[in-house]
Amino acid sequence: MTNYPEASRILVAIDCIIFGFDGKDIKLLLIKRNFEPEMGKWSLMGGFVNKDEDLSDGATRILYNLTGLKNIYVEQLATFGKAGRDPGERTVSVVFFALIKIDEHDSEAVKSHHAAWIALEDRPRLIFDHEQMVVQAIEHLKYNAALHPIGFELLPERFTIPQLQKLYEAIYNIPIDRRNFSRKLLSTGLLIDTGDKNSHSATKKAILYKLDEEKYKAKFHSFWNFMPDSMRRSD
Amino acid sequence: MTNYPEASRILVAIDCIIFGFDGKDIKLLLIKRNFEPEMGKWSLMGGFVNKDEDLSDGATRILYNLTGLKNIYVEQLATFGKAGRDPGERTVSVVFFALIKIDEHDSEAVKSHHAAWIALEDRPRLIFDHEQMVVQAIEHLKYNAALHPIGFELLPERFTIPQLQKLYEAIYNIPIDRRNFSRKLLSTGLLIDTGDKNSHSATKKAILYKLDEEKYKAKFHSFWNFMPDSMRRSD
DNA sequence: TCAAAAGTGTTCTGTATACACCCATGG
DNA sequence: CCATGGGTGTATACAGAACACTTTTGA
Repeated sequence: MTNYPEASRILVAIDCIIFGFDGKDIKLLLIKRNFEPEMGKWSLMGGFVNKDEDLSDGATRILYNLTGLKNIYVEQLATFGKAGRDPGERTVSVVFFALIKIDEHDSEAVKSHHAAWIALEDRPRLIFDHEQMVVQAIEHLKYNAALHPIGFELLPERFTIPQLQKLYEAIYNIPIDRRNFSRKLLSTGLLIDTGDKNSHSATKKAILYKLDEEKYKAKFHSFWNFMPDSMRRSD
Repeated sequence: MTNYPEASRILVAIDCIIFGFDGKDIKLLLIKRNFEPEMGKWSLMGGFVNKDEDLSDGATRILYNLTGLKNIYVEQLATFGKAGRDPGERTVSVVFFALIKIDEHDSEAVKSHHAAWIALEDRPRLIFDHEQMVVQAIEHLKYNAALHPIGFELLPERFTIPQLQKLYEAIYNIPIDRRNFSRKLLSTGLLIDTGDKNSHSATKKAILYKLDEEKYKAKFHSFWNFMPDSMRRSD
């Protein structure tokens, strides 16, 4: 055992960027603080790291408290550590990036935390440097959804290709050609036809697919560009 | 001003993964510790965050101390925060990823820190979770060098295309076709012919290029794959 | 003058794109 | 029966991969 007596100890917080998709807009799960500091203002969901708690466990704990969900797609995004970012006391915040299936969340838990789903464009002013965190998370989403099949994490277990297309159109704010999108998706081999079709449609019902979990895991890291094409598919 | 009296304060460290390229191998700058804890063992260069010091400033400071360089390519890689990762005391480490031009570093400073450039394959056992950090950094290098033109950061100001090719072959451990690589590189428009040629060559001398800084900055974030090609070139 | 490395060119093939057509559904 | 949205097909352009040839250099 060694001690580091001269070094300074700092508060370590965790903040979570939680994305959802309601079929039309990308949304963020934000809380209206009913506690100090900055009571009454909007912020990301967060908390301090417990003594003897792994960072990733802290993120899981905080996400579970707010959403009631355990198996969430979570990545560490970045750590924000400007000296004056929290005016109260020096605090370093490790920010986690989460994608959830919006229909599965526990709306009671959300309500009790004074949280709300808010479309990206409608997001309010946030405390501290939380806006910067959100901006970086949106960049991350755009970047990674183009390279890895993470979009599925925002959709229900069973989904249609048109749903997936609307998701990508929302992420990138561009129109996508229906037919090419469909072919590209199917060519990945990641989709399994469930045999069922979408009910609740005023027109032709779309095929419900589910993700091929095996291939999803195997292919997760398989999109490249600059290097020889052999790299894209391998790994 | 608000205080968070009940929350626990934690030591926050910074560790730096420093990559270099000697024309043949990708190397890491590691230190043989002549201080406690873990004296005599190999580790990454690091240190604690100073009170009132931004995280990124801390990284810059540590990198400057070891290399004597100020304008280094640095990115935040990730934060390692398992509860028991440092047996001495709970410590969270923010890891930075740095690429340097190996010929420009201050070898005196390196010597005085008992540091050494070690090829990736020859790296020794490292303390704590530093090996994990290195593995993640190598992944990051492979991933990002394929998508963004960061390879240049590892080469001298003026470099030849064959040099660049050797770098990529070292990163990916694969042979690359000379002719296709050259055309692909030149087609990016990022290279400027300096007019000079490589001396010290037993055969035909290669053209020395330098980076077009303007275009480099403008195009840095411009490689995509999954989305429509319009996204690849824009942004 | 020759081996080794650097530079330039050509062909082929796969993938992305743009666009046309047909099918199912409920009002 | 028709407007709307979903599924399938085809021609074209472009970029990557494979491979041949020429040029330069110093020993």
